[in-house]
Amino acid sequence: MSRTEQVVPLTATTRESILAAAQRLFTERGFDGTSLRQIADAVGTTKAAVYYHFPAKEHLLLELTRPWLDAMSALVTEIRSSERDGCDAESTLAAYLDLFVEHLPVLHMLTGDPATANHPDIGRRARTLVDSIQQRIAGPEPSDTRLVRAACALGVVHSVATLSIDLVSTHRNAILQAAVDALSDG
Amino acid sequence: MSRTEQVVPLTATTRESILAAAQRLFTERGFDGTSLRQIADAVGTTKAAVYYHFPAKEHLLLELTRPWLDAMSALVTEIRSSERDGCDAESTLAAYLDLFVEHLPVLHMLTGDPATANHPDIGRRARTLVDSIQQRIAGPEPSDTRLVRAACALGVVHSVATLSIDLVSTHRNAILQAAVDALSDG
DNA sequence: GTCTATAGGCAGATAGAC
DNA sequence: GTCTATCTGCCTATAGAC
Repeated sequence: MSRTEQVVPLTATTRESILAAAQRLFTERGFDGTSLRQIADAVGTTKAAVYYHFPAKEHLLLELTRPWLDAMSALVTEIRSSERDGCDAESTLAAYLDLFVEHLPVLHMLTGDPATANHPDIGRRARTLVDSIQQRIAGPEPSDTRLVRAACALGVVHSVATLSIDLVSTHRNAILQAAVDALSDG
Repeated sequence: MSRTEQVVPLTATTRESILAAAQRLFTERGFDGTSLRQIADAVGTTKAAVYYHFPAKEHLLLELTRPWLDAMSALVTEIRSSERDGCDAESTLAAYLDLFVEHLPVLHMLTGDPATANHPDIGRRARTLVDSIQQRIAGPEPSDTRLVRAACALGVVHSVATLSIDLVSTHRNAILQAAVDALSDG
């Protein structure tokens, strides 16, 4: 995080290897379904070594999800600061889609895990942030119809989790268009 | 299942209470995150009593998901039997949406649990069935664009999981329209 | 049909050597 | 910074009384 921001080091540190293994295993088996033993084995180390780098299993999850949650917070803050016009639902949808695509691996891990969904600093926080975005997209004092359409539009965005990153990248505009269409009418 | 098909008995049996509690807890905490102890306590009985009715924890999940999986199988079979025309994507989408709405509680339980996603008789089977439906919607030999649109259309359908049953019921046609629009172009 | 009691295992976490 | 060894507790599942 300090000076080698987005750069992947040539030699991954033990700490980074642990995080990478944890993300992969949490995605495959869920948080509860993954033991520290499995993470340690995947890295080729021991449970105690994991505990040297992280004070608890939970902190692996917090560390993995923080970048995405912080990006979501920034987006919501930005949305709120430019709250005068109510007609830029499309740009909000675009920003949300791009943020979703950028953090796809983390989201893939989260979307399928009730163990994280009820965690106050992860699932609860995420739902609050997504709700803020949904409200912004639906607009002020939305009708039921408008609420349903906003949910459909987010449903389109979330569907990228089922597609390959390649397909999402090359068809980003088509997906955004589908989301915008879902928000408008037929 | 036999003659009291959809009827809820006035006095729920212990077995039915166990299934109901399991569904609620699995939804809230996931399969791995729910212990038999918690299920037994919720019903007001003991772990051993649960084991009298079900041979293993896994069977609670199998029993809960079988109605939906069987309904999905029936839909896929029906789709395949009328395979000549490739232009009824809309009716397939409608059937899928209605099936999704009908089994919403079970789906709400499943969509958030990696423990079930990798179960061969549940998650794997479900993915196979959803894939069949997605292929049917995309049509024969689909382009990448068409594949992405089919995924977006299913994304709209799946978004009903985030809405109340009331809202979904009253706006079913609007949701279907949004799904159809996502499948077509903007 | 439902209970008590318990087996047997593995989880998360800690202490302290090196 | 990483190890071995171990603690404590809860888990699924079983055996057998009632």
